[in-house]
Amino acid sequence: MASISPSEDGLTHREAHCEDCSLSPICLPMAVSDADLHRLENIIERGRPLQRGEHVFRSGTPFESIYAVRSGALKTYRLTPEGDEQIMGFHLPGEMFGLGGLGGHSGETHPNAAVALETSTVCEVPFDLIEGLAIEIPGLQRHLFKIMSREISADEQLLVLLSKRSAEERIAALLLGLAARFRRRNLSATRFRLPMSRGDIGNYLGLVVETVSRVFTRLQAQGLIEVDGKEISILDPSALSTIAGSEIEGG
Amino acid sequence: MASISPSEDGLTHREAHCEDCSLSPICLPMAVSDADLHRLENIIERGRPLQRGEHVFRSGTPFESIYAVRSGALKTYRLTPEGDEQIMGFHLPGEMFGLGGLGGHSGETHPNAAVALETSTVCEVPFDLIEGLAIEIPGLQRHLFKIMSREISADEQLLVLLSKRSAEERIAALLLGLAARFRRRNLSATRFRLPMSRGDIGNYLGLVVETVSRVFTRLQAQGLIEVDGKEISILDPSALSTIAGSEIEGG
DNA sequence: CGCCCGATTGAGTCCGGTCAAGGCTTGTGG
DNA sequence: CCACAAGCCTTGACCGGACTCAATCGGGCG
Repeated sequence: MASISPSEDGLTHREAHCEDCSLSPICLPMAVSDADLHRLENIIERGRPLQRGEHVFRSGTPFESIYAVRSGALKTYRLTPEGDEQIMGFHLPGEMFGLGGLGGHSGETHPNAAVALETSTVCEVPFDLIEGLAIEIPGLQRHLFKIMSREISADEQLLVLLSKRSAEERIAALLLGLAARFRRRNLSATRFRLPMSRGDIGNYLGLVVETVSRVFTRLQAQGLIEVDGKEISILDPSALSTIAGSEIEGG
Repeated sequence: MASISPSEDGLTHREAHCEDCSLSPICLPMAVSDADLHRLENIIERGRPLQRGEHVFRSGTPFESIYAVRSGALKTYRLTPEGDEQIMGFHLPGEMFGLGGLGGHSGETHPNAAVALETSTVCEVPFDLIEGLAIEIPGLQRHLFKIMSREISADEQLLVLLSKRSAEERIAALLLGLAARFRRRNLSATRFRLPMSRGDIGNYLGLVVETVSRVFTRLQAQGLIEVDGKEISILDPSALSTIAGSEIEGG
């Protein structure tokens, strides 16, 4: 299933290695020793670039792998019975997604769908293979538990946001959360580009686009941020933090 | 750390065994063979009964174990920066809780607190021990992943509820979710006692008590349910289901 | 019995949703 | 190169569901 040699079939690229990847320190490899890294690498499949709007997986399809973002940005969402989407999270380089697919009672299928917000590449990790590795590599099992635990925490952080916070607080928290995640990649935490639309932000935060737009305008008028389309500058992080009440971890 | 022989020190009881527990089929033991069951049992600590209001663990304390409800009911919650609580879930017999504690970046601590809603007993499973067992017992590792995955799914189901649903829809979904969980234990799914207060329900669903109370009254007036304090009868499950849009899995 | 806490009910307010109009950007094809 | 279409975003006016504030009720327990 997974050959070690590079393949150029256009679907799976192996010429890229974790050790060459700048995301290594914050991605899966951080959990394994250099000696074990090649074992991890051998099971990872690196896909071709996805165009904006392309799906990695859809809701209801069989759960087989978990994924890491290599470049670009994606969102995961589920469909409500009425057919409209609810975004569960945004996923930036170095972050993993697709971990919710194991929960089913009869046969594992993805409860969520994952779609690219912009041109993106992802690494695919077949779950049964990494499960096997987790038994053999000390620390990897723990790391997988951690990743899932963190996902739980992130979702619960978002629950607090949706349950108790005003529109302004939600958006302040989102911006600070994104800032923290950019900083983690050694990118600017005060000036960055939002990979998602206003509609996506609203959907994620339980608001309508109009409200998102109005809050952006208001925050800008107060001098806390500067908005230019998807370009965001955070001018007053501490004031924003005061509004947010607490930083949001996930996304 | 964990002695095999029974102890009657008042803090830890070993005289009870999973094989005697009616919850076995829906609890942790469902993941292991009879042959391995005793190995699992040996690491499980069964605590003395908790009184209403007693904590199993508090937010910020070191994460060491995960827990299963043996009897009674509990809630997990986290504190907002302002100091008020946000309930993350209700936990009924046979269900596990305390899995969110692994996510921290520096040292594992519980992000949530867990407290008894009524007199309850819980089984404590030291995490490092079950982690070790998971490496040796096929299926147990997978089962732990599943439990966490299900937790993610449950949280995300709740996110949809909080983000998109009206007060009536939220409460209908909660009632149906509870009904399903009672049914799972072979208890009546149409008549049961709510273990939590109206305030807890509201907190969980992102509503104030008054709204919860009004919705109960309204649903009763419509003939969908019958309310007598904490005693609930579901008179018209399908109508309730229509209102809810979809069943809520978690809690 | 009387206290206390939880639950219910009512009246009034407000935040965010809905509806509607218009502007801006992007991309495509004539 | 320009025209037009299609999204996306912004802004305004209005409305309504849930929150707030407040009073009352009721049940469990000392």
